[in-house]
Amino acid sequence: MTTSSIDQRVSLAVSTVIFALRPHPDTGLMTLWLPLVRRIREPYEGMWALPGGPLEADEDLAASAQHTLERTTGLAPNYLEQLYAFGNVDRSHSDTVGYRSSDRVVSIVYWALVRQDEVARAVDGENVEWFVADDLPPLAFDHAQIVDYALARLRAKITYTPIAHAFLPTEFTLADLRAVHEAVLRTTLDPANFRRQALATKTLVPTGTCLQGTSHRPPALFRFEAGAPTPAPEEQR
Amino acid sequence: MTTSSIDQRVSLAVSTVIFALRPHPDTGLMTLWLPLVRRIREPYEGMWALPGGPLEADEDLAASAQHTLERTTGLAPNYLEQLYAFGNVDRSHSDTVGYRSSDRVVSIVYWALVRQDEVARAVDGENVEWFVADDLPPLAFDHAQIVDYALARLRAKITYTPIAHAFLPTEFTLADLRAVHEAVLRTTLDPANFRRQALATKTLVPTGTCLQGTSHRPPALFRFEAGAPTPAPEEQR
DNA sequence: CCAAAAGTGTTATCTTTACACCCATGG
DNA sequence: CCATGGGTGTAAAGATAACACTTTTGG
Repeated sequence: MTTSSIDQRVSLAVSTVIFALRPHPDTGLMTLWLPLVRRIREPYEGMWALPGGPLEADEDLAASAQHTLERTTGLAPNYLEQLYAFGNVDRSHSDTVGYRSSDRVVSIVYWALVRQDEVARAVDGENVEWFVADDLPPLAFDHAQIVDYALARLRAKITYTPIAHAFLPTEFTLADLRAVHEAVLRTTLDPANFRRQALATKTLVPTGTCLQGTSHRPPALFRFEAGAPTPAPEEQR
Repeated sequence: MTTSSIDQRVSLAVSTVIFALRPHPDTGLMTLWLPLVRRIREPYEGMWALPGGPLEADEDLAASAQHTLERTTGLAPNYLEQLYAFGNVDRSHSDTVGYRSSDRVVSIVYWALVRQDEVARAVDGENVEWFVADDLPPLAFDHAQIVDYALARLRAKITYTPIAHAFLPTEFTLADLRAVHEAVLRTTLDPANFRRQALATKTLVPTGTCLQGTSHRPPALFRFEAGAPTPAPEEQR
């Protein structure tokens, strides 16, 4: 009952919403960025789209997302989670007219977190460009809604799951961690209360060392403690 | 970049975990049940599996889940949400040996809530049978893990989202609603506190009428108030 | 008038939030 | 010795949990 027929006009792709933090060009404040790829064929030729590709026959879904990430940024993700499977019949030709309805595509979309400083500069430039996540150009297909959804999920999840460290090096201060939360959520957070909440999660281990050269009291450095491994597919609460 | 090649050995299926409440055969307590379908071909012939089928070319994903539901129970779901896309290369031949690796199948799994009293008796019997969700026979493929995941999601979600009403008729008492929560979560809940919490969500509207003939004080009847419509694909928080 | 559940009230406890204040360093 | 964030303390406000108590029906 679960096996499927062979020749259907439905093809399967895996796309990935890749987030990184970098200063906003105008304000200088830390903001979310993501890489897009310029389409080189119809439909939506010339427009920007999420990186991705067809699912290979011998490839796991998450592996496909990882390969896309490697191709686009030159790195492995610090965090990777399935977002949603988008597969409505009409999603290829949403509001643009004039295109013949192409083959139907079901996209399984992942979202990932990487460190901007790790991104290989070399990969950039070709057909890949990074954009401020909240200020994107018009996107191909339904990718704008997908990004919105990924943003919502990231912002929700960072409030109840320790994923912020995925934007940071292995050792970091509580101010660093707080800066990530503030950038993602676009708020300011009380340093005192944030500290207590963060420590209460029991996911931070003090390294014992302090960061030096700060023109003020040296802040303690922490490391992220793995805790229990991921349970079911992904913890989505 | 998102479009896919044509002839890959990957086929797409949609399965659905359908939940309903019914008294437990031993204890008589309300419990979660779900329908399974007996497989009539290899692999896993004769074993029980989640209802589902191949995705039709002109069918939306959620529509496919609805059609499965209609076929299996004779009704439309009161609640339907995408659970996860399972697509690991090895998931067909998990731990059973002796089967040639069949075509690879990616399953997009939905979960649904229905009212047991609405289920058409007729549909039952054929190859469909209902089981206590926490006490299932061995299942085909990776369906046991999928059900576990669906159960976890339902139990998590009922605590912070008003979905319990999907098990109830349009008019119900707070005791009814509490009984649903207790059955799903397998606990007892304080009636006084439950009442306040439920009313605090602002999703319940009193009908003005009371249920009569109870051998005690007649409880007020409520109706579920839709509230804001579903935002992004599905609210997964 | 008794049992049983509906519904309201009250208090203790825990969590969240705001903000005062001391600490340690570089300049 | 001063500016700057690091780090601790604390009290008000809000949410949660436990449970006493009053209400309204059927038998």
